Amino acid sequence: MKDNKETKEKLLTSAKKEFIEKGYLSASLRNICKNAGVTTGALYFFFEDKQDLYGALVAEPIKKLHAVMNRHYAEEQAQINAGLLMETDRDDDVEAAIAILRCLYLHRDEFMMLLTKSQGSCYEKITDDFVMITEKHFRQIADNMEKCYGAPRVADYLIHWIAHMLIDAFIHILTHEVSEEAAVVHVQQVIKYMIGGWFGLFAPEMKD
Amino acid sequence: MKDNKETKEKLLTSAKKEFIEKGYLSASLRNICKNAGVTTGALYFFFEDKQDLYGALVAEPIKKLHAVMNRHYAEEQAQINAGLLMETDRDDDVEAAIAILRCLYLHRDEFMMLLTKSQGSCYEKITDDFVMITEKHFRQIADNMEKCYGAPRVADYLIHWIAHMLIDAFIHILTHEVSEEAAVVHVQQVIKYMIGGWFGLFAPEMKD
Amino acid sequence: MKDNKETKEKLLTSAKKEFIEKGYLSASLRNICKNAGVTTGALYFFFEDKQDLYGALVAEPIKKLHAVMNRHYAEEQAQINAGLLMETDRDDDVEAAIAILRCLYLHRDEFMMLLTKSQGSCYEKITDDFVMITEKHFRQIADNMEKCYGAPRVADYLIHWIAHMLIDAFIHILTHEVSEEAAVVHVQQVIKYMIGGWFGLFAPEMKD
Amino acid sequence: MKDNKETKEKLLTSAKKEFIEKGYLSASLRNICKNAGVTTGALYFFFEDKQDLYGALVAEPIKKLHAVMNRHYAEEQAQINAGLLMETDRDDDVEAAIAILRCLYLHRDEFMMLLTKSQGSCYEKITDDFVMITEKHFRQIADNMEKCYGAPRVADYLIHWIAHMLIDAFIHILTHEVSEEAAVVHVQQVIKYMIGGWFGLFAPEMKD
DNA sequence: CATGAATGAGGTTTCATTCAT
DNA sequence: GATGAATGAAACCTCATTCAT
Repeated sequence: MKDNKETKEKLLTSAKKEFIEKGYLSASLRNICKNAGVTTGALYFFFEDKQDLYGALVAEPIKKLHAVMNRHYAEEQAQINAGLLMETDRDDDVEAAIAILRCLYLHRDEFMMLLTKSQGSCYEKITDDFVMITEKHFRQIADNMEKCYGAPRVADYLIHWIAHMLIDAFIHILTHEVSEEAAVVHVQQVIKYMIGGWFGLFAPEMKD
Repeated sequence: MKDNKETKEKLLTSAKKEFIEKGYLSASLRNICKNAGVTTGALYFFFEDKQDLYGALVAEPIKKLHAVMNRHYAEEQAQINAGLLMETDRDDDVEAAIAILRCLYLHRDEFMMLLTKSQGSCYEKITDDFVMITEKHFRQIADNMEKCYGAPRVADYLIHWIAHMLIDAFIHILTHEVSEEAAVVHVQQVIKYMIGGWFGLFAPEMKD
Repeated sequence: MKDNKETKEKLLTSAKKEFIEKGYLSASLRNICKNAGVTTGALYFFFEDKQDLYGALVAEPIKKLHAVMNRHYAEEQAQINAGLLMETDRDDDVEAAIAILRCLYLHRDEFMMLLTKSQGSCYEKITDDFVMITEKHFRQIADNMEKCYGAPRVADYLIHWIAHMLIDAFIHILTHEVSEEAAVVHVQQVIKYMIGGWFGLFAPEMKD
Repeated sequence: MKDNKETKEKLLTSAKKEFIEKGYLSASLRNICKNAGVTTGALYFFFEDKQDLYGALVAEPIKKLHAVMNRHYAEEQAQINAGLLMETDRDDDVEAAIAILRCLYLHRDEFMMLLTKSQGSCYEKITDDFVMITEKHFRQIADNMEKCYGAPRVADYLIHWIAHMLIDAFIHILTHEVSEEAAVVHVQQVIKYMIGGWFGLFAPEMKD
């Protein structure tokens, strides 16, 4: 009862280390077991296979992140639908970004592993999921701006790209900044930058 | 005399296909040889090992890209040093971006391979190189704006991040847009966005 | 008190299914336990090992079949010794065959498992046992025919082979015919055929 | 050029030994390689996998046997169609049986392996093929007898069974008799027996 | 130039079995 | 009676690489 929990935990810890160091494909189950002080059979008692072991590390964090993103984006959308002023949007953006960031830092190892070392696993395209969620949200905002303020329509491609950039920004912060506090500061500037970029798209052509 | 060139070429073609499809680690030399209609020994006559084969595909493109980036950034810097007006900067940015893009599309397969499927090879951190070059350039621009126009100092971290975003934008365009013409259009908007973002950083705080 | 019996029973049922589907060697104890809704430990409480589990399924049927064969053959032999007429033999043969068949169909799953999927188990040569019993019986009959009716001696080898054929015929019926009723009909023709064959051996050469 | 042939040959020899001794499933590739004095990689240079190695041993013999059976059965059928007399049939039967037997003994190890130790391989149902070929032939003969001589129709089931018995007889001889000469003698008696059995089916009911 | 045989280590996975609880 | 964690050996197979020819 005590031992079993410890073994599984040891395996997960050892696996996390190995996956982070070597990436999904280069990680060796034999190594993971050896470093956990356990035989290979033990691993297969707790996990189906390599993918399952990897999934055991990242599935929960992914679910949480999905939840955080969906919740915040839904709330923001609700406010827009309620006709609340645009001025507040910026704060909402920051708030959402910080919430996401907190979630990322809560499982920093797992997300770094997932977002930079998952090649070969079934999660190797996970970023696309997060991009898509963000993209939908951006599309709604852009549509709203078009409808309510007569802003010009922003091309789908650009929406997609901006969403991608935001996700890339999160990944960048996560991998470059250890301190969550510092990350929160950074992300605020990122948002400022991205809002500036957004309006830059509507700016009149500079010449010709 | 004709055959030897053909063999090497066949190997490179087959290798490119395999690397793109499966990524560096999952690519199998045996497969590459089989698809090239050549034996493993032949491969080892032309190439030292797997890394070398990979390098033979990407080294030249990398060198070219380095050259393009360095040249354009140097030119732009020269203009700044010569005291030429800021107004031209935007055009320069676009020009540089297009030059880079052309280089990327000239070897599209190789760069896609390099920028998205190099995990496990010695090029897996190649993006960092390009980011660094860009970053240095941005640092210089920012320093110049600070000196000449009294603009507030932009933190190193932010400079680094913006450079990273630019590179990510290139990767994104490269992987999502097949047509070079369309890519050129996209990149111009990207630049607009990024310039907007840059100025957004200096904008007064929106609330407090 | 109820549960223990249920557990053992569930294991046996699950094991039978697995052994029939996959054969002795490919059957997996883990699978058997999982499908029985029981842990591996439980299996090892009731059974020594894989062989023992297999034996628990087939030992009893084997014993019964041995008994049926021995009894019928002994009875027939007794009649012969008592000088009863040969004419009755054929009926005796049919009777014995039907008795055997009934026994086989009483445990059809077990015998199919045993007679076609026991490779790797210690029962893989069980057919030889049944052949040997039958062979001895046939030897006695042939000897009797030789002694009493002056029939020519039938070679041991041929006796052995005919016995083998009979057993094979049983196996064939068992595996191809689900309905016991139909099987009984079949077996009678089989006997007719075999008696015909038997006499065919004594027939004069057809030409030369 | 000399070594490669030797190695492959050594592997095949070692494999044949292992397969015969342990059966397909229990045979260990490691063992096969070790006994051949070769590394596991070598095996996989010559063969795709375990099945392929097995196939390399038995495929050719199977093809030959198919050919022999089809040829002899076709010839016999041709004679029947030509309206030749039944009396010759028996000789034809014997001739065909001997041809088959010769083929079996030409690759005795392989056929023993195939017919008694192939459980788990993709050849585990190969007997059915041979039975089917024989069965079709018997069906034609029976139909002919029905048409030309007014013999009663023999049920499909019985035809199938008799074909099965013949194949079983071949297997039995092959596994029990080392000497091909002796086998040829045996098989002639087998044919006599089976012809007797065949006519036994048409015999008047013995009682009722 | 190129072949093709061969290496040997390592990969993931499955297995029957054991034993403390 | 039964659990479930853990063992450890062995399974098949793939890999990049080497080398005599």
